[in-house]
Amino acid sequence: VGRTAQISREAVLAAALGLADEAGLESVTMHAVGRCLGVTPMALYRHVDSKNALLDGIVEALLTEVTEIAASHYDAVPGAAEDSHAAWEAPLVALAYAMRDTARRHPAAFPLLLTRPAVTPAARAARDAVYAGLREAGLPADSLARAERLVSTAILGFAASEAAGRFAAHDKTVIDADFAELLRWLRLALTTPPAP
Amino acid sequence: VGRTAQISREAVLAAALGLADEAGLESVTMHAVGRCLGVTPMALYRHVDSKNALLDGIVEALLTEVTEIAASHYDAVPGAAEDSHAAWEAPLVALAYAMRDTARRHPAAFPLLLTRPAVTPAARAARDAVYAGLREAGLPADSLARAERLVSTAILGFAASEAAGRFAAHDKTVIDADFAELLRWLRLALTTPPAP
DNA sequence: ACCTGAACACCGTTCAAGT
DNA sequence: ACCTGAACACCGTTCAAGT
Repeated sequence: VGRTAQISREAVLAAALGLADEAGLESVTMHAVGRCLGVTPMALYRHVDSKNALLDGIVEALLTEVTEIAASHYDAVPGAAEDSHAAWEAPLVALAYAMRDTARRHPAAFPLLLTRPAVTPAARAARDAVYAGLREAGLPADSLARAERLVSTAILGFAASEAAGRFAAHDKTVIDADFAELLRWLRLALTTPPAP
Repeated sequence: VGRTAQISREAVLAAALGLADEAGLESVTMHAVGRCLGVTPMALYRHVDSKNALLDGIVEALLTEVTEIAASHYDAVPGAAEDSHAAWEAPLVALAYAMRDTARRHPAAFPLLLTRPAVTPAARAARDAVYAGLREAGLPADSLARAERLVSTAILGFAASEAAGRFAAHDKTVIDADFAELLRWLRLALTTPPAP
């Protein structure tokens, strides 16, 4: 016994994501992913439990990409200068832009983020990044969880809509301004405590 | 020539939606829908152009349900009394609750709303309802379109997330409070003009 | 340990044919 | 006009078998 592995879990997920990028989510298929890697469909089952687990793996890859991009953009948020962001919100804005970036790089796969629970380590990392930003914003500890859910959902929903072409009737400049306005809304909500 | 129709477009869409409700979106299948109606898969092609058009039809049905529920809840918004909503926002709040209601009735199908452009008459009707609410809220005409996109996206994203089980780790009371807070955020954004 | 081959019950969609 | 039947190239997944 003992045989050198031809494919790895990462290779499988990368091939699946690439397939989604090039030909849409509906062509992410055990047969097609196998074809990409020069392997029979059944060889994939050693690395993912099922087609569903494959899609969960794609979600994992997307979340990893989001947090990586966010980290690299942390010092240089697009439009930071003219937008006069307060220092506390830099990490949140970086994460928002990273989500939108990722949505545009993987428009077909991105909506999976809204559709799947996401309890993987990568999901936790993304959530923790939002937590850190909110804490720095001065939010009381007992509103962190709720604020995280609402902020993440708002940005995710926007990015997924854009990626899926729900705003396709409008120019990119219009959508960019929409996004800036969404960030203004979130800033407003986070800095205005509930009425007594 | 001339033969009495056995099935109609509405029957096809209703069967498809029912199938999604009972067994998930992945079991909405030309073969399965045909089976539901006692007909071969090919008989469906007279009423919908393709599988994709069938899914668009489901979106149409969902949007129709949203606007119908909103209209019936318009006078009696849940929690209107203790929430002290201003009169102007009643239609918007009714629509928000209608969306969440519809998401819970059709959790598997609902995420389609975020994924498909929606340029059908039913989509226009839903959009017009939001427009009317925003106008009544006193929004200037040139911010209506943007506000409509952001409000709709926020509520849609929340409802889709809940339906898809993204908040499954939390009690219904927690999610209800999340939703109330989301409405507070939107109210805040709509009543606070951009800084000069 | 890792991959293959054959097989099964399904898909979406076409085309020609029935009534 | 509306539906059927046979057919095609695909699916996801199983099981036993090869190295």
